[in-house]
Amino acid sequence: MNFNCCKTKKSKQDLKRTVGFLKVIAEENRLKILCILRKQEMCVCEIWQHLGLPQNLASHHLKVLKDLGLVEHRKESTKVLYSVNQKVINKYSSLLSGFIINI
Amino acid sequence: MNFNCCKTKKSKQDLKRTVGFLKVIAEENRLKILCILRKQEMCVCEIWQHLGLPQNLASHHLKVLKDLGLVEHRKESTKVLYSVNQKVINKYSSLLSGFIINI
DNA sequence: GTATAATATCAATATAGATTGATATTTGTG
DNA sequence: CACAAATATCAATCTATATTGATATTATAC
Repeated sequence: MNFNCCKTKKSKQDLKRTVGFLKVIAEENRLKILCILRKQEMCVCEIWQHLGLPQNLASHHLKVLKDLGLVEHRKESTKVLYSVNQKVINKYSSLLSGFIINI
Repeated sequence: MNFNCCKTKKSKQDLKRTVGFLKVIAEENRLKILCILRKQEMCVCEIWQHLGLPQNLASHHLKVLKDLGLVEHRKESTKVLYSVNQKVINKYSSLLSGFIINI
């Protein structure tokens, strides 16, 4: 029997990276942020107002998302505009599929 | 602008259910369990021995997975054999895709 | 340079959840 | 019925992380 998912070095690493991704998106506010950023680029003040979060909390969650590369940002005067990095999301998403979807 | 992901009653509910799913699978041991159960049905003692977990911890994680319907079990004398419920996993998986995958 | 708006950071606290140790339950065997 | 094997449950503890409040930073406008 070959338990590929937790024996080889590569599969162990993939599992850890997948869990890292899941922990980041397994939070209501962060999943909401990803969801609204899919529609359009947004500055932080739009995000926290839209979600009804305190500014610093929104900022914190954005940092968590950014640290994993799920979102990116650009500055425009005093505002910071965030957007999703769909490529990275797709990469993690297919990594996840490998663990939970049957071939 | 239509932020479907967090405005309508249905989308709010979908988001919560998706986060619930993610929280359950965003744990290394549980994702491993799902992974090895994909290959074959297994009793608890095989699972905890295979993963190097204390028996009660494996039992706990199995309960978390079972409470969401991701795994099911049947009894065979003193043993309890667990297996994945791929239908439920697929259902949650496609729910998740709706939030993170672009159409 | 001062004031203001937007954002980020940091320490402290609160909360959720993983892990452990002990014990209960269930089923089969002598 | 006593005993053992397999599993589940429960309370306690530990750990990770979400949240809050206060403050720092950055860019712009006056």
